Amino acid sequence: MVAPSLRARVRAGMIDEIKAVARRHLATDGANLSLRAVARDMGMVSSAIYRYFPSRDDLLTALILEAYDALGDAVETADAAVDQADLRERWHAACRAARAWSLAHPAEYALLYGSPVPGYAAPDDTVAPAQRPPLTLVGILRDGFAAGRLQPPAEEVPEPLRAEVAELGALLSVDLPPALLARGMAGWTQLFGLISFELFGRINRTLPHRDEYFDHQINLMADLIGLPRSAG
Amino acid sequence: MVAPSLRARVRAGMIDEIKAVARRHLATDGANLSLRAVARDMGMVSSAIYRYFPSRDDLLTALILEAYDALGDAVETADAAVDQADLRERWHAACRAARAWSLAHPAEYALLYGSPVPGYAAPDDTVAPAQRPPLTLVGILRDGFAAGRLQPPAEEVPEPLRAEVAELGALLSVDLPPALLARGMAGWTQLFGLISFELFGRINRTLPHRDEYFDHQINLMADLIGLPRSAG
DNA sequence: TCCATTTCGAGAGCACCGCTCTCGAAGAAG
DNA sequence: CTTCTTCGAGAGCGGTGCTCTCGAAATGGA
Repeated sequence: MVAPSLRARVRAGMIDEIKAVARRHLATDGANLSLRAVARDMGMVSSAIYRYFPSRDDLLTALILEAYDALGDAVETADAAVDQADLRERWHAACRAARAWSLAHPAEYALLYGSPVPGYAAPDDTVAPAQRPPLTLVGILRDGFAAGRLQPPAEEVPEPLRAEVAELGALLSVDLPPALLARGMAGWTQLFGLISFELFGRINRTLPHRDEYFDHQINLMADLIGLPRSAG
Repeated sequence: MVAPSLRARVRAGMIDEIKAVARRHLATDGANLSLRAVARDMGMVSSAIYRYFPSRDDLLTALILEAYDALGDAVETADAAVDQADLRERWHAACRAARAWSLAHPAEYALLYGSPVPGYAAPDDTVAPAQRPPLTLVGILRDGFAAGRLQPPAEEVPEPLRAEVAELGALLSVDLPPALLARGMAGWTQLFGLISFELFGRINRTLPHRDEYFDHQINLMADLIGLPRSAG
């Protein structure tokens, strides 16, 4: 492990600064990030940016990766901060953390979960960070089921689908009955839908008590999954 | 009611043709619609388009309005086509119609439910068409509750939120217990999330049986709402 | 029928965009 | 001290949304 040269450190600093300025532009101007505007803000000419990012999409990818990790960190630390035996509280904490991060970073959320940019194809190294939030949620189910605190639902998943859901569970390394995993995925889908509706301004214009609405809907999904209600 | 002049008819035809070409471009090139490309396809110069649409956003708004109406038509006719007494079947038909339309028109779906275009603010005349799909869904609940075939859920919505949800119900002219309406909104949120995940390519890469997955998840929400299972 | 008015397409032009290429200055390495 | 690498500046290409002007054509009243 040799110490990075001065040039390498300066270069890393430049990359960080470009990303920081780009993130600021993203927050104010929305999703259509302008490389030239970022360069102007840094006192550079636009072509100089290409010394650090081969294209605008690569800069976007870097921002997406960082956003996924920031969201994943927020959700995971929120889940880890509460009593691990209290499944309902863990579910609440994880969902609330996801919503809080999204409300605090709406442009980055849109980058992650909005409509895909036309020409842009997410590279493969984004899938692992992207799975962290849903993995946290199903991890709560895994822990609960392993501890016997979470009962599998009454219904069974019919066969063409059952094997696939089971395979998905194996892929995610969560040992869950397919019907339970399917309900967990319903919870994740619901969480995404709730945040998207709130951020993209659909229904909630008429619902000023957004926190209470979110909590109520999250509780409904926790009921559907069968998470035991918190004691107290 | 005077017959429209020749010039007016030609103008209306031009507007329709521009929208048709724009819709085609939307389907192939994605969300970033180029006015110049549309003009080129019509053998016109770009500035001529401005005789018919004052800006690119206005053309987008026209496309959005038509898309909302097309989706609303699809959902409403699917709901109306089945036995009105079979609530579960109506729920299924409406949700499947929404998904089918979305899969057939992914770019237009992204226009409606994707991340909002940065500078674009949806005008007020889009809210009524936008409410048609969720109104169809809660209409199923309204009919079921009025007919006594749908029981209100056991839980009660706590007070700061209860009044707001009730007010929302009054605004939508659906007479439902707040807790039941909240569950209906959960179903609508879930439907949006399911379609978005499938279209924007998130989880379902590992789930080839998408139809079965969708049906299973929709059924889960129908269970949560309390829709009676179809006889047979 | 003639003429004033309106409509509309073409063209040039402005500022902006992503991206490529070349060139010269400056630092790193030998 | 010299060679090589790195990097910013600048010009330029084709694209975008949008504005303005001009001339042709259609409309409609006298």
